[in-house]
Amino acid sequence: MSQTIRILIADDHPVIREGLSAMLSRVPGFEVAGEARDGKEAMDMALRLKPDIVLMDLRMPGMDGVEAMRMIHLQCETIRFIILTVYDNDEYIFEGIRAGASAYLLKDVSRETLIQAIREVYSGQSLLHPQITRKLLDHVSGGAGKEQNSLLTERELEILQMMASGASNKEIARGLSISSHTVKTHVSNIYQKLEVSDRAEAVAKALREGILRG
Amino acid sequence: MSQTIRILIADDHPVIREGLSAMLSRVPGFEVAGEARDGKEAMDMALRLKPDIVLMDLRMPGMDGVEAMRMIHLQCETIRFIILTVYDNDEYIFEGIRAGASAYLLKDVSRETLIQAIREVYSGQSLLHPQITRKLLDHVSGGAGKEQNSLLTERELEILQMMASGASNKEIARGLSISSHTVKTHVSNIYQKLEVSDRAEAVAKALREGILRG
DNA sequence: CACAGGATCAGCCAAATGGGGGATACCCAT
DNA sequence: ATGGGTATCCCCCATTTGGCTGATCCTGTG
Repeated sequence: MSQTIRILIADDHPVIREGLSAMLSRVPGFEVAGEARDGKEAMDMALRLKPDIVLMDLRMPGMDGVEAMRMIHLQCETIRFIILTVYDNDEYIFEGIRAGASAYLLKDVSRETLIQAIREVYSGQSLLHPQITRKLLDHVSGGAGKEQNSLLTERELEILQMMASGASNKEIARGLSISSHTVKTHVSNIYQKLEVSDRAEAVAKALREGILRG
Repeated sequence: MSQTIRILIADDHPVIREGLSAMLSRVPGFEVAGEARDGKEAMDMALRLKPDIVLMDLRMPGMDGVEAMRMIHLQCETIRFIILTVYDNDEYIFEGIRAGASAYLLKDVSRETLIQAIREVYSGQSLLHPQITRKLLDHVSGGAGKEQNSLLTERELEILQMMASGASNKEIARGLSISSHTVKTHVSNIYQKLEVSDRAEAVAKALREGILRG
C-alpha cells in the first residue's frame, strides 16, 4: 500500500502535461514516470517505463489515446488507464472504456478527485466521472431496444467533413469519384446514426461532440 | 527585476488551473496569488489581490475572459493580461487584444515559453503565439480592402442557432413569429457575412470560430 | 459457408433551399 | 434630413435535398 505509484502522463498540451506533472509529483506516494506528447510516444514510454497508471488524453495528434491504450494493453496487461479529457461525448466514452480504461474523468475534476481516482485505480477499482456515469446509464437503459453507439465509418466521416466545408452532394461525389446517389445514401446513414435530419444539424452535432475536428 | 511576480490564474478547468498553479509556484520569482474559476471570480480576485499578471482563459461559464479583462482594466490599469487558451479563432483574438491583453498564447506552448512570456509581459512587453501572429498579419493585410470582423446581428445569431438545431426556414419562421421570407433574407445575409454558401458550412464556421456556443 | 456490415449504384418525388430581383419601416448618427 | 444598418415582407425559379425502396459487390467473422 505504501508503495510509490508511478504515473505516465500523456497529453498533447504542454501546459496541461507539465501542470499535471508538477501537481502530481508533489503528492506523497506519487511519482511521475514520464510525459508523452502523443499516442505513439505514450505507447513507447508505457512499454519501456512500465508505469502503474497512464493518465491519458483522448484527442492527440497522430495515434490517439484509444488506439494507444489498445496497443499498450495488448503487450502489458498490468498497466491501468485513466482517461482525463475534456470530451464527454458518447463515442469517446464507450471506445475508451472498451479499450480498457479503468476510469474516465473530465478535466473539470478537482485536484483531490484526481488524486483519489489515481489511488483507487491503483488499488484495482474503476470509476467514472459523475456526468459520464449518467451517460452510461442513460445509454444502457435507453440503448437496449435501440442501436448505435457505433461510430461513423471512415467514408461517412469523410463525407461529413466535406459537408461541413459547404460541399453539395454533387461536389462530394465528384471529389470522391463516386456517384451522387451513393453520397446521398451515405448522408442518409449519417443522419440516422447522428439522429438528425439535415446537414446543418449533422455538422453541428458532429462538431459539438468532437466527431469532427473543430 | 528580482521582485516577485504575482500571478492570478483564471480557468474553469480545475486540473488546468491547479496544474498551472503547481507549475508556476515552483518557479523562482513567481507567486500564484490566487485561482479563479470564472470571469466573475477573476474580476473580484484581481481587484482584491492586485496581481501583476492575470493568466486568463477565454471561454468560461458566466462572465467570459474578455468581459472580465474589460472590467478589471477599467478599475486597475496596472494589471496585465496573458490570454492562455485553446481557441485560435479570429473573433477571440481581436476581442482579446482589444480588451487589453498583453499576450495571446495557445495552450500548446511549452512550459519554458509560458514562463518566459510571463517575465516579458511583466517587464512591459507584449507577445503573441506564432500562429496568432500570422493570423494578425493575414488579417491586417487581407482585411484592408475587405470588411467584416463585424459580428452577426442578434437576429442573425438567433437564426443561425436554430439552423444548427436542424430547424428549417419555415420552422424558424414559426418559432420567431415572422414570415419565412424574412428568414430567408436573414439566412442569406448570414451567408454573406460568414462567406459561406449553405447552412452546413455556416454552422460549421460559426461553431469553429466560437460565434455559436459549442 | 452463411450472414452482417460497409460501399457502391438507381429511380421517384415532395419539400426545402438559395439566388435573383425589389420594397417598406424604424432607428441612429452624421 | 439624408443615409446606413437592421428587420421585415414579397415574387420567381432552378437546384438541392432528404425520404423511400431496392439492388450488387466485397470483406471479415462466427
